[in-house]
Order: sequence, then structure tokens, then C-alpha cells
Amino acid sequence: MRTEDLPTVRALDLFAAMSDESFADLMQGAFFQRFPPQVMLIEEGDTADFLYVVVEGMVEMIAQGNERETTIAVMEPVSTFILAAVLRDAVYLMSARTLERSRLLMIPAESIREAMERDPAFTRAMVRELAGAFRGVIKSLKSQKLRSAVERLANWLLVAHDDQGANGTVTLGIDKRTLAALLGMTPENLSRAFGTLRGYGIEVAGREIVLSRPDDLRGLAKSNPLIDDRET
Amino acid sequence: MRTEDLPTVRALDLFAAMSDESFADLMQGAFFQRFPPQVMLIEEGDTADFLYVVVEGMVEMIAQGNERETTIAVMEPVSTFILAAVLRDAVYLMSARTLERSRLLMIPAESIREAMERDPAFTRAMVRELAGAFRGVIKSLKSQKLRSAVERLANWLLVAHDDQGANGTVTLGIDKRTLAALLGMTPENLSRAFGTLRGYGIEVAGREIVLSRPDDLRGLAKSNPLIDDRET
DNA sequence: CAGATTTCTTGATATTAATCAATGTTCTCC
DNA sequence: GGAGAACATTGATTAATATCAAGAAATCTG
Repeated sequence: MRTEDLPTVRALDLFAAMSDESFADLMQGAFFQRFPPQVMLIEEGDTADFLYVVVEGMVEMIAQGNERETTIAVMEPVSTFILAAVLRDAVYLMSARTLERSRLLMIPAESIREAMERDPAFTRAMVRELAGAFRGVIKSLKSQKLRSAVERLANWLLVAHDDQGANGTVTLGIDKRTLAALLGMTPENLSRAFGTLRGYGIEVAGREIVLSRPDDLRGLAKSNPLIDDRET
Repeated sequence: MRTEDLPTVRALDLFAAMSDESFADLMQGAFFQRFPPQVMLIEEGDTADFLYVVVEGMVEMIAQGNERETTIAVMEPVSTFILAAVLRDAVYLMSARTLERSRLLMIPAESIREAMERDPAFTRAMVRELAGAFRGVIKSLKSQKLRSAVERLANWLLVAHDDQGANGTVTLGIDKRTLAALLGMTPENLSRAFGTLRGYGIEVAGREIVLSRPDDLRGLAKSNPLIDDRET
């Protein structure tokens, strides 16, 4: 196993507080694996065998049902996914698919559960991580239930804008169909939502978005820190 | 403080594995309090001072925004709420309001965090609890994004039917406006959704619902264990 | 119990979002 | 560079949901 990325993993909130010994034990059975784009890593309903850490690339968390599918979240480096299923020794509630060529660290679920038995600092970090994840989903649910499609897009743009340096442009890291699914709308509707935002200073050119009048956009978006702020 | 309910609280998954000593410490600063119906217990944005345990009554978790409000969950005895905010020492993302006369155990947030430092078994129980809560919200989000209003109602009815003994009737424990908010629709739409379900053997008389042909309803609902099953 | 208040239902209409269909655009890869 | 595929946009239409308004039913209260 390539160890050059281990320090990055080790630096994650989730692993930072572990003893060296526990971390070494945890990595004992773990391994890195590369995947091409559009590979289904896990399917909802499968039993949770591994905890995944996205080290490179991008992974989409998907929910299926009613002959549809929707995107719940997009995971970027460096973050973990399907922690909750692993901890409960339960089946996955979401599927995961690579969006681009990705490198993932896979840690056997059993190792995680053992580490929790032995290392209280790790368990506490887990509590923080899960509490943060919980709050993240609550925010998504609030956004979905309280906002219209256009408002969801406007707020998403403002957050991305901030993330990318607030310099008046946003570059989409995912394609528009994925963004549409993430925001809970169809691709057609996303196009129309962008059209509506033209009146608020938004210009779209492929994956490059210009926010010429962010304050106008903010007026429409009615951002709410209890929905839009990242968990720290 | 009345101690007759402490065994019930102690029996909760969250507290069952604690040492007697930690539990005693935890209860040191805790107290029971009664509230009339329709009392706002906490408002979103407030800092998390207490962990709440619903011992009697019913509490509604609410999210606000865009001059609207929606119900995220209804908490019944015996369960805790706003655990995640307490653990992250963050502001609440949801408000809470009693639906009926309720008795709550209030545990200072600081005590919870201290107990976690000292009692690894408690921390592990916390992990399980949070992972379960996370999965619960994911299910709500899936329901909201993948299903129509009528489908959400149909599935809610089937779950309630099972909970209540699957004897062909369901009694609503909450009023219809609250149910509507929980299911992400307006009260008017809930009425119409019930109307639609008449064609599937549903008869509504106030808070009493008769499911005369559950199999028909199941046909419409297309239930999915990865959305509808309770976390165990 | 009567009156007042709240909740629920129903109908009419408006708004929002999804679907279907066609076309334009971008990307891929030989 | 060009053919083919995937992705994105646009328009027309339909479907789902919300809003507004009114009335009916249930409930609270003195």
C-alpha cells in the first residue's frame, strides 16, 4: 500500500486524535484503490464492509427509489463516507459512484469498530464527525423543504462563490445533471433556474459562472446560516 | 427532582451502557420540567445549553426559513433531541415546541460533554445513537426527494399501521396540519392526498383512519425498507 | 350549552416543477 | 479533425403542489 497519503488521512479530524498505535492498527487491514470514473463503489442495501476515504477524485452519494435516483451529496478529498452504516453494522442507505478517476482508502468496517473499542479519543472524534454529518443532512432537508428550486440554486452558487474566493466567478466541479440532482430538480429545470438568475447578474458559459451582482443574488437567495454555513 | 422516571431514562440505549457512577454524575445537574402545550422550548440559532429527553408528552422539531416553517420530526417518549448541537457545542439548527402537555428531562450540555470524556461506554453509545439519527434524516431526505406527496402519505400510513398493531386502523397522534408539515406539504394538500387514497381503501373520520385494503395501499406506496424501516 | 375559535375540507386558480420532444453544444476518441 | 455520444438548452405541454377564499366540522371556553 502506498503510504505517502497516510499523513493526509491521519490529519483528518476523525483520525487526528488517535494514538499512533491505534492508527497503525487501523491501517493494518486498509488499502488504497484506484477507480475509473462512473464506477459504482457500493449499492444501497449492501452490508457495510468498508469505510471509504476519498483521497483523490470525487464520489457521488446517490439514493434510489421509484425508478429514479437523486444525489444526496458529493464527496471531495479528503473526506470519509458511509460512516454511519459502518458504525451500526447495517446496510448502506446510499449508493456511491465515482464522478471522476478517484483514489480511495478502504478501511475494513471491523477495524473501525475495533478501534472504537480500544481508543476513546477515536470514539470521541467519531461522535464529533457524526454530529457534524447529522447537522449537514438536516441542512439539506431544510433547504429541500423550505426553498424553491431557484432559491436552492442561488444559495448553492453563493456558497460555492465563497469557497472559491468570492472573486465574482464560480467554476462548476460537477456536471449540470449532477448539480440538478443534488439540488433536487431536473436538468431542464436547472437550465431554467439559471435563466431566471440571469435577471440577478448570473451569466453561464459552460462550467464557468459569472456572478456580476452578488448582492442582487443574495437578495433573492435569502441565505440562512442555519442552512448554508458549513459545519466547522 | 422526581426520580421515579429515572429508570426509564436509564434504560434508553444512550444511557444503558454507562457506569452507575457516570450516570449519577450526569443526573447531578439534570432536572425534570413540565411544559404546557405549544411552548417553544428552544429556538433555532440558540446555543445548545441542554440535552432534552422527552419523558411524557410530545415535542415537535421545527425548521424555519423563508417566512415558513416545516416539521422535521415529532419526538415521543422516551427519546432525546438536539443531541448533535450539544455535542458540537453549536447553535441549534431546529426549534422545538411541545405539541401537548409534556414532561422533559433537561441535562446540561456541559455534563454530557464531561461524561463523554470520562466514560468510553457512554461515548460508544453516543456514536450508535448519532449514527442512527443520521440514518433517520437520510431516510427523510430520500422520501422527500424521491416521492410524491401522496406516496409519502401512503407510506407514513403503512408505517403507523404497523406500529399500531396492523389491525386495519390508524389513530393520528398529531393533528393534520402537523402531519402535513412533517410530510412536506400544505394542509390543503394533505386533505386532497387523503382524498386520492380513498380509491385505495382509506377512510378518514377525524383522527381515525381505516385501511380497508392495505394491500392496495402497498401497491401504490411502493414501500422501501431503505426509507421506511425504523433504525433498530 | 352557546358562542367563539381553531382546524379541516373543498373549490377555483396560480405557481412551480416535471415530462416530452427537438435541437444545439460539448466532449471523446480514433 | 470529424463522427458519434453524451450533455445541455429551449419550447410546448402536462402534472403536481401551493395559494386564496369560503364554508363545514370540531374544539375550546366561559
